[in-house]
Amino acid sequence: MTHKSNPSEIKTYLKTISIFKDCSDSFLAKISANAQCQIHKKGKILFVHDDTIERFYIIKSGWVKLFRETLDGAQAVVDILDNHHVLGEIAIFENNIVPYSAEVVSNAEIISLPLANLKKEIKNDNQLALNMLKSMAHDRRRKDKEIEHRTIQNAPQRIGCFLLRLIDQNQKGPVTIHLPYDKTLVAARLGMQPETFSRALSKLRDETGIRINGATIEMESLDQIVRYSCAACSSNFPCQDLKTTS
Amino acid sequence: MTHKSNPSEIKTYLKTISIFKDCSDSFLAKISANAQCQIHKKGKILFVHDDTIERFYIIKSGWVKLFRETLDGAQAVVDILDNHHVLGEIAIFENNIVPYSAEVVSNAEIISLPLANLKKEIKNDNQLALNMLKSMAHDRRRKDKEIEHRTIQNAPQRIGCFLLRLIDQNQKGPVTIHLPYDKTLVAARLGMQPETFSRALSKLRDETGIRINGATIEMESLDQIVRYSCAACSSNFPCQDLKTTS
DNA sequence: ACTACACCTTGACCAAAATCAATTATCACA
DNA sequence: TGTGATAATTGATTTTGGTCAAGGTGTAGT
Repeated sequence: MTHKSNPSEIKTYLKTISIFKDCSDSFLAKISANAQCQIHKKGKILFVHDDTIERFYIIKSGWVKLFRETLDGAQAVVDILDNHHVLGEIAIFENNIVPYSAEVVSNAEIISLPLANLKKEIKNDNQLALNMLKSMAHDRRRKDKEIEHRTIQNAPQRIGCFLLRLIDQNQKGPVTIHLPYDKTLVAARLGMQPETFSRALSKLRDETGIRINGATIEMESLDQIVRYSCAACSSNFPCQDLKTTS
Repeated sequence: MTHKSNPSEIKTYLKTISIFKDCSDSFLAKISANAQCQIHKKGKILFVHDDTIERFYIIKSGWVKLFRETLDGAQAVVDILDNHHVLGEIAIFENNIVPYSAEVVSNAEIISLPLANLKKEIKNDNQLALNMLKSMAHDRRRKDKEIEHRTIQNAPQRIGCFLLRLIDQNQKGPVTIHLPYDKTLVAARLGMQPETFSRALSKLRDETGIRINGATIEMESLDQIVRYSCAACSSNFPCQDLKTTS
């Protein structure tokens, strides 16, 4: 499964990752030398919460689910990430213990890097620390928003809001949206049961006039969904700040 | 309302704040020179979300509620903070715009400092950046946990979990807990209606045998609550990691 | 093309929490 | 010490979402 990885190729890619933006070349060289790039199949568990890990990961393609589970199997999805997202890096603050499990949910290409380097360099490279801080701040903000949505939006509204965040919110006229992953997973991501998701999506359709065809959703304009979902939100539309593009 | 503030006294206090731990003396001197300490009464709004602010705040005593509101008045509590917590500092990443509103919910003593200094110094003082990063990481973890709890715990379980996080979880034998603020506010903090809180607390009492007397809650030991609440949580008890002491 | 399996939907029912409404309790302050 | 105002509780009811069960759909892999 391990891919023959060209270090300089990886180094070029790493430069596109927000937490490595404008980082010192010496750091990038060091860290990319130890990089691995692997292709993982759907279902692959990268690590389990409370594991001690030695490497953190960057998603080059595909989707990864972050979650935690109770003893009796109840699962809470913490986040679902795609390209350019970093995971497990947080472990540097907790003796290399990760606070969530990570599972590949669609075939994915994933780079892994040693945590130790990051841990060491963050002390020397202020730019790295600042980038991480900014990314973390952005992410914390997203979590706040998530909590707000769980508090004041109902199931169909949460779905509408989710859809709006998948696209460029400034486009006028007809829009087509493709769900990025399984409906079951979208449901979990939004903190509801698959059955509830199915029914709530139908309700959203009835209320807003969108057309649903499998994972494809079409509408004449965003207006209807905006009116329906964004009424139960403290932000003004467009709210692109909530994109996962940290 | 402005308090005559002794700069060196404030400087001493600032050293006890986690994000300023081990920070350069030059930074501490600079920032405490511009510090103000004010006493605010319950109900005082420090700032409103999407405001542009010039200062950030540190709570010396009392409680502050962070929240957001929709146009039609629905409110979501983002967090409730006490001593040693910092708020508004996040605005340095967003052109001084704060993402939440802040309201004093019990008479409080609050220090304010110019955001500009923080913004400038964070680039020079790596220790400051690292401290903030660590604090932010911890906080993001707390938010994840919050989302998890909203997903898999019901109302009485959330209350039990909330109670456990108020105290030293390692103590054996009888325990007395005082709710730190109004039940209405606890309810909002846990994302439920006051009526639901009232009923859920009664249910928790019936299920675990705790005794409730106004804001005072007594029990023979923590065991019962742990069994009742922590079953619906992915962490093992004790879970002190979730304390707000960032 | 067939099969196995996972995904999705639908219906019936149930449980949890929100809402609406009416008291009662508590507390700051005159 | 009374008196409003706010907080808290309780009851009745509705709404929302979860659970259980069955059936349909789609698709990867042989």
